Formats: sequence, C-alpha cells, structure tokens
Amino acid sequence: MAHDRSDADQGPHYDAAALQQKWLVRWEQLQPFRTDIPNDNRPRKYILDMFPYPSGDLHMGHAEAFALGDVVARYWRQQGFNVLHPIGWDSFGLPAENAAIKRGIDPREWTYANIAQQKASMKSYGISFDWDRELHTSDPEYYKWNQWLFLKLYEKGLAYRKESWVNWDPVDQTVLANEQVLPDGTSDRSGAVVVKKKLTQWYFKITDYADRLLDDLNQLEGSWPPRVLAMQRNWIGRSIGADVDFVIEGVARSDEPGVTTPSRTVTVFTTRPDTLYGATFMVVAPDSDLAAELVADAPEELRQPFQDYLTQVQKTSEIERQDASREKTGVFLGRYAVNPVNGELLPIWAADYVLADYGHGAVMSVPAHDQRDLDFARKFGLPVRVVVDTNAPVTGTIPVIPVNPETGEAELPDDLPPLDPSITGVALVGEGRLLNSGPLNGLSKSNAIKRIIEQLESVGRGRAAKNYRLRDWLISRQRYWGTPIPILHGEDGELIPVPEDQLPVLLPPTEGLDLQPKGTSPLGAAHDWLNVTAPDGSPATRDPDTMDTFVDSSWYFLRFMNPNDDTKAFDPREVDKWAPVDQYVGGVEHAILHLLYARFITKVLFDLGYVSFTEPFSALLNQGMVLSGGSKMSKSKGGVNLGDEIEAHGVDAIRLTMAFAGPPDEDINWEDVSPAGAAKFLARAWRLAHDVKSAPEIDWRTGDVALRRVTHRFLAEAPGLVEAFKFNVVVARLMELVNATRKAIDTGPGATDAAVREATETVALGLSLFAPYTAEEMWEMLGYPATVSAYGWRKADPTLLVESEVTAVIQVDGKVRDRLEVNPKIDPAELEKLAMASAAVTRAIGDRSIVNVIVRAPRIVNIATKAV
RNA sequence: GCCUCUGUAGCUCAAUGGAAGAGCAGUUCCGUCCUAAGGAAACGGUUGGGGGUUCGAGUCCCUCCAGGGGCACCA
Repeated sequence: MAHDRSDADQGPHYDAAALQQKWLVRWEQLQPFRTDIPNDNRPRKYILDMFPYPSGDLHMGHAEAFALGDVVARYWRQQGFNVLHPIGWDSFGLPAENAAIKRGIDPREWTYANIAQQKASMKSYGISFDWDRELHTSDPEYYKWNQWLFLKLYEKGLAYRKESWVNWDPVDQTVLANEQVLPDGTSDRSGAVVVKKKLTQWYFKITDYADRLLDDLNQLEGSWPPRVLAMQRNWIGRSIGADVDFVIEGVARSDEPGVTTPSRTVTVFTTRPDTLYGATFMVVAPDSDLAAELVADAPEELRQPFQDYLTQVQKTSEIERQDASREKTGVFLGRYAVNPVNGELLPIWAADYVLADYGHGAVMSVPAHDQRDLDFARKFGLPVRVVVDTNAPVTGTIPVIPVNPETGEAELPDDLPPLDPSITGVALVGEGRLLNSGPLNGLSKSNAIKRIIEQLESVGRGRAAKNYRLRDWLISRQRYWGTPIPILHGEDGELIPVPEDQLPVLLPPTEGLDLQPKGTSPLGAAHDWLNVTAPDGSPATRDPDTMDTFVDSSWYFLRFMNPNDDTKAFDPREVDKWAPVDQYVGGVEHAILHLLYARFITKVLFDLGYVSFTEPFSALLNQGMVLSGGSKMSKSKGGVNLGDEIEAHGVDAIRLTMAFAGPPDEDINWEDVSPAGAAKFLARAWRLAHDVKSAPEIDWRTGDVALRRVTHRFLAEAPGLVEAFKFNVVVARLMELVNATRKAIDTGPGATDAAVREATETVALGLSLFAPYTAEEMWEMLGYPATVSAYGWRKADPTLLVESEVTAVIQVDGKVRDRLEVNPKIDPAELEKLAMASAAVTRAIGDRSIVNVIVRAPRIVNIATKAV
C-alpha cells in the first residue's frame, strides 16, 4: 500500500501502486500468457471466464469472477499445463443501443470506446489472459459466423418461423425469450412488466433437444454446482404421462337448423392417466385455437360469455395469471367430450389455469386427485369422483376438527383420514390402489398407468407421451445492435436463405436510421439495405430483425482457438485439441439462459459433425455475488466502488480479498471482509522476501526442519485445496506459512537459514495465484528472473510430511485417559500393550471388566468396559 | 407447498468415523517523543435442537428448527 512516510528510516515499504506500474510494463514485454507455443506437448487445459458485456468499467462482480478464474488458470499453468485462458467481449446488445440513443451516437462508438476503457482496467487487474485471442461479437468477422450458424440450423429444420403469443418488453420495444422473463413477470433487462403479443417470429427448436439437454446433465453431476443442475432440470421440466384422445360430440348448429357439426377429436396430456376414470370434466385454454373452434359451434347464448371471458383473460397480466392462489375462473362452452374408457360425457369448460402453449392446451380434469381441478370443480359445482384409495377409508362426513381456543385456528390431527375432497377441498394426491375404475381396480399407480396406456393404445385412443416446460427459443429481436438474420423474404412471402458466400449480412450504417424503439426493427427503415435481389433475380427484402445476443455467446468458446480465421467459424482440429472447456467460471445469473443455449448449440454442432463432444463445459464454477448492505453492489446504488477500493488497497489486496472471503460460490458481504487486512498480509509476505539473507543456490536440505515441515505440508496440501476451489483455505494456509517463516526469522534460526528461503519462495509461488504483482516482486527480490508464472509448483518431500512421533490417545469407554508419544509405524499389538500398561488407564478401568479393545494405530486405543 | 444447499469461536472457514482447529477481528502486554509497523500472551465452543447407529459422531441415519437458492395453476 502506498504510505506517505515522512521518515525514510522506517525500513522497507511495500508499495502496491509502484509494483503495479513496474510489472504491468514488464508483463507487456514478456507476454507470459500467450498460448500458441508451437510444438508444445504439455497437457492442455482450457480455462474460460464468461466473457463480459462491455459496460465501460470493471465492476465488483467482474473483479471477483476474474480473480477466481485466474487462480484456476495460474494454478494449472504452475502444474505444468499448457493453459488457454482467453477473453473477449459480448459486445452486441441493448445497453449499448439504449446508451447510444440517449447520447445520439452510433452504438459502435459507444461500445468500442467502452471496450478500450474496460480492457485497460482489466489489464491492470493482472488477469493472465491471452489478449492475442480477444474477440468482439459485434465485429462483422464474428457475427458472420452467427449467420452461418443460423443457416446451419435453418437447413436442419431447427430454425423456423411461427406465429405465437410472445413476451413483449414494452420499454425496450422488443420480444424476449421465455428465459429472459423473470419469475415476477418482468424483463431481465429493462425491468418492465412483460406483456403478451401475437407475432410471427424466428425460433430455434431447442425442444427437439429437451431429452438430451436433461439427460446429459447427469454427466455433469459432481462438476457443476448442484443448484445449477437443479435449475436446468426444473427449467426443462420433463413430464412423463400419456396423451388421451377424447371425441367431442357434434352439436346442432344454431344458424342452420337441423345441421349438426361433425364430431372431432381433442387430445389431452396427463401425467396421471391412471385417474382417467375419475375425469369429470375437461378444460381448455381460453386463448387457444381449440377454444375458439369449439365455441364457434356452441349455442349462441354461450358465445358472448366466452368472448367476455377471453377479453378479461387477455387483460390479466402474466404475473396475476400465474398466481396459484387466485380464485379459479372459467366459462362453460356448451360442448361435451366422451371419455374413451367409459363413454361418459364430460362438459368442456374454458379456464385460464390451463395454458394454451403447454401440452395440447386442454386437460382432462380429475378433481378428486388434482388440486387445481378440485378448486375449479368446487367453484362451479362439478362432480368429484375418487378413484384412488389413498390408504384410508374415504368418508363423506365432515369431521369435528378441534379448534385451539387461544388462536381460534383449527388443529388438524396427524392421523386424520383422507376425506372426500369435495368436502375438505383438499385433493388426494397420494399414491394408492385404484377404485371406481373398472379394469384398473386394485392396481397400484404405476401398474394402472401401464395398463391404461395399453388399453388406450389397443383402441387407438391414446399413447404414452412426454411433455416439457421448455419452450422453443425465440431469437428475433426488433432492435438494431445485433446480428442481422440472414434470410430474404420473397415477393410471395417465401423464405430465402442468404447464400453462405454472401455472408456476412452487414448491419447498415446508422446514418438516417431512427434507432428509437418503436416496436418494429429499425432496420426496416434502411431501404437501401432492406430491398435486395434474391439469387434468382426476383426482388426480395431482408429480414429486418436481429438475433438475440445469446446466439452470439452460445458458441464463442469455440472461436477462441482461431479468432481471426475468416474461412470458418472455428477450426474443428484446434477445437478438438482444447475443447470442451475444462473449467468454466461465471455468475449464477446465467444458470439457465446462456448455459442452456450453449449446451443446445453444442449438441447441434455435434449432430452436424463439427465438434466431437456434446457438452461444452466439463466443469463449472459459479462465484457468488459481492454484496454491500445486503444488496448487489453497483455504481448506480453508490456505496463501495471497485476503482476506489483498488486505489486504496492495490489490485493484489482486492484480488486476495475476493479469494479469501469464503467459498467462491457464496456471496461476499463487503462489510465482512478486510481489503486493508489483505494488504497488510501482502506487506508481511513481501517483507519476508526482503529479509531473506541467503543465495538462491543454497541447499534447502540444510535448513531448519520444523519450518521445512510447515513448508512441505503446505506444498502437499495446496494443490488439492485449489482443485476443490477452497481458495480461502489456501490463503489461510499461506498466512500460517508466512507466520511460521516470520517467527523463524525473528526468533528462530534467522534470515540466513535455508528453510527460510525455501519457505519464502513457497510463499511467492503460492501467492502468485492470488496476488501476481506481489509474488512477481518477491520472486525478483529472491534473485530469480521474471516471471514467477513460468516456474512450476514444487513437490512436497514425503519424508518431511511424516512426523517422527505422534500422540496416541488412550480412551476408556470413549473418555481420554492417557496420551502416549509413539512411533507412527507402531504395531497395533504393541500399542495395545503400552495402553494396558498405563497407570491412568488401569485406574480408569478399576474393577470393571474389559469387553472390547479397539486399536487404530498409531492414533487411538479405545477400551470398552462393563460393570462386573 | 415442492426441490435443493448450508448451519462448527465475534467473522470467514478447516477437520479419510478416532484429541474440536486455523486465519482474521477483538482483548491484554512489550515496543515508541507521538502514531503506526513489528513482537508476546491469553481469551474465545452444548459443532442449530432432539433421537438413533457405533467401542467412538462435527462427520452416517431419522426428525425438528433456522437461513440461502430454485421452482410453483406446466395438467
């Protein structure tokens, strides 16, 4: 830390700012982290930090993520690996466009100026990136390959257009993917409440990969954080069940007397086909085509109520609609479906608890065994039939439920038998034997499901089926600053892919364009750009939308192997050498979005034969957030500013603070950590190197054995700790080593001892993972040429790890009665003999008889006794 | 409500089923013209509660409590 010292005789000062200035220049010259060393046959590691959006300056979140990722990268380099640790910029996207609009400048200008600034901050932050591989997704040289990727998906039928209800951000005036809508129904970008709009948009068919995206998560078990795996599984949301076909009876047409509409079939998806005999009505989504179709043939007096209901539903916000506690609403459509197993007529209702875009937009309602259906049935007086015996007699009586006289609340006894759901209002969702179900009676749930599916299949009225919560990925955006979609629209509306050799479709200049969001793409107004000639000579227009920027980031990790190749997106040979990414590092905010898309695109590229692996990121480390006062730190909220912290304590102290704060995946409370403490520790470490009074050539074996043991324990322990991401523990161990070395210098063998040099060099090597400036300086002070990052980790000497004597604990009935200093290789029988000979032990046993003696040499002997 | 992770010293965390530890902070002392760096010592625990398995449990099992995260009208 920089001190204003008036007194120059105070001894050596650790000056972080000076070290930064000195080594930043040296590293620029030495380029220690360039990866493309020819004929390098060291084993490889691909360590990747999620590339940042260029917001202009480094913030706390980046500082933490990059510090932690760099520990891993530097560690593997130190372990003798050829490490690829690249960095790039996720530089397309809304913030740049919005900022540019606000300032009246070109988004390019704003973006690339930000990158220049942020790059400088990142360089001084000392991350061991290979800057030669830097890429920008907003460069035509990059987004050309987004377009290539789009065309590949299009050829494969994985990119398609459809009209659908989409999420519309009314502030940014663009559509959003499902994944970009937060659980509270707001946009993850603008924070605006998302509304539904019916639009024709481009989608990627990620649902084709739902099974693989789900099943392959098992491969990642243990190397991805459990919560991310859980979130992905939830998001994909596979349900297994059956499709059941119901015939809907024709109805007499009101406009043409005597004419009956033909009957038709409606398929519903259910996870509980075993309860089919308990179905008492059917519900369709009010906003589905099916509802409109059914009601069209319904009696006149039912059509108006339906229209009113639909209008009301469409006014309901997504947030409200998803509130499960909200009272059920719905209207009867005047139509009936025939239950395929018993011929019963089920009235068909429209209700907004059924979603149009899940399953078939219709459900069979089994109110006895589904809470939603039961709520609905009770509201509208529909019948309830129990078909599963959930392990207790079903009664129709209302039990007397004791009421707590103080609180006035009902106290339900634990052994309350399952009751008629139509009375209790509680659906019976437990498992049990089937009843009231014809041939299914007496069967268990799983057998009943098997049997009913067979039964339905044999009459062609149903089949086993799967459904997913996952929807297709909507990739169109009505904004300027993104990758143009490489499709032409012909005169007759036909879709014409831009030929590959005409890529990239460049973004037109912003001159004359109004980028102000207005609901349609600004590119639509770029007439010279928009109107083109199709390959067959006919006039056509370009697709005016741009791609979701998550397309850009879904494959960028493949581009780092040859970021400047203008002949292909990536080089499969080079990719094979490095990918998949051995260690991916980034924030948990991408647990679904980016990671799911990248996994999807990787699988597509695998199927297309471009890559030989199906999962892009073999291991994932999620760092927590940096919090201040309980909320995420950001410039806008004021409070602690990264730049100020670095100014005050130095880069190394901040990086060390990040690593030392706790397990990487936990949030950091800035109030709980002490960058000043970290700086103090660094100064202490640095002073060791200053104090060492021996030459590099000195033979460590001549050094003080006690200190050497501490050093070698650290050498033995640290690698495992780093690999388990226990960086905070490594730092704590480093502090112990520094303390032990200090003690050896001041009150032990002194600064000339070989063990002091060995320990100090080990501190420098260990610190080089966390505090590169300090480590580099220490290394130089210790008499070695730069850079410390070129030196390997040292192997612990096993002879220094075994103690010459260990303490064996002698217990009687689990209580410690004596301690013996013994040879670690002591024979169990001998240890037992020694234990029995102990006076303290004999005393503890007294007149009790020995029933068992457990000997675990050399650690412990436990003598179990009982009264005679 | 469901799923999931986590509860050990003031804080952050260690501890192949075998003696409950470290770092930081705090306390006292030494040092100093003053301040700080530096040094020394001691303090700090019902391992969230309760049950079980075991010769032996922070560790394994059950249960409850607390906190974090995710999902939640997806049939």
